[in-house]
Amino acid sequence: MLKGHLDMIVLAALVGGPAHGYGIIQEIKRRSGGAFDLPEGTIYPTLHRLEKAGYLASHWTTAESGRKRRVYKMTRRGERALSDHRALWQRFADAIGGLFGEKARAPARSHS
Amino acid sequence: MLKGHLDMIVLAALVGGPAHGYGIIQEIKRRSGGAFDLPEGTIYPTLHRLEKAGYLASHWTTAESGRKRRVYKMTRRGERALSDHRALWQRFADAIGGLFGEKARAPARSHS
DNA sequence: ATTGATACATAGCGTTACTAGGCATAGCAT
DNA sequence: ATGCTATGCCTAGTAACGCTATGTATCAAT
Repeated sequence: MLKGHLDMIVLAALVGGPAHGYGIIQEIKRRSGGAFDLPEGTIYPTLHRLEKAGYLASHWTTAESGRKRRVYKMTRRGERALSDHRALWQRFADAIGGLFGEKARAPARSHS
Repeated sequence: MLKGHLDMIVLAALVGGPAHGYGIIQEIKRRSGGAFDLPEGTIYPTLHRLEKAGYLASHWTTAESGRKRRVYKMTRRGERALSDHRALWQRFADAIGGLFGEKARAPARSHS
C-alpha cells in the first residue's frame, strides 16, 4: 500500500528525464529494488491526473520499434510538488522513527 | 495518510507497556513529535480489530480518578506482527530511498 | 451551569490504489 | 500461419481503510 505516496513515487521516477508510462513502471520497479511493481491500472490514471494537475506534460512519439508512446516529462510545478512531497515524506518517516523506540533513532540519511 | 501503517503505529505505541485508548492517542502524538494526531474514530476501531486478530488483549480497569478505562497490552502474536510489520516498513522506506536519486545512493547504513 | 478534557463506541463517508477488462502492435517460436 | 509473450495504452468499477460525525458519560474548572 502506497496510499498518499504514489504521486511522489511517479514524479521521482521522472527526475532522470522524460519517460513513457510503461517505461516508468519498469523504472520504478528497478529503482525500488523490485519492491514497487505497479500495475498499469495504477500508473496510467495517475499520469493523467498528474498532467491534469499541471505536474506533467506529455506528447506522443514513435519509438524506433515503430510503437507509439506517450512520453511524460515534469514541469516546473511538478518539480515543486515533488520537493514538497519529499519534505512531507521526510517528516512522515521521522515520525515513524520516533515511534520505534526513543533510543534507537534512525541515523540521518545522507541527502543530495 | 497512514494507509497500511496504522496497525504498526498502534502496536509500536504499546511497546513501552500497556495503555488505554485515549492514552495511546496521546502517546502516539508525543512520540511522533506531533505528526500523528489520530482521532478517536481511527484508534478505537483499530484497537478492536487488533484485539480480534489476537495481537492485543484488553481488560477494564478503574483509574484513581474513578474513570473506567479499557487497557490494552500486546500479546506474543502482536509482538511478532509488529516485528514483521517493522521489517516491511524498512523495505518500504528503503524502496522510497532508492527512488530518490540513484547517484546519491543511500550509503550502507552506518551499522546498527 | 457551562465548558473543556477525559474516555469509549460506531455508522457511514470519501479517498485512492487496484482489479479486471479491453484494444493493438512487434518479435519469437512452433 | 499461429500462437504466445512482451510491449504499450486506456477505463469502469471495486475494495480497502482511515476519517468524519455523532452519541454517551464522568470529572474538573469557571
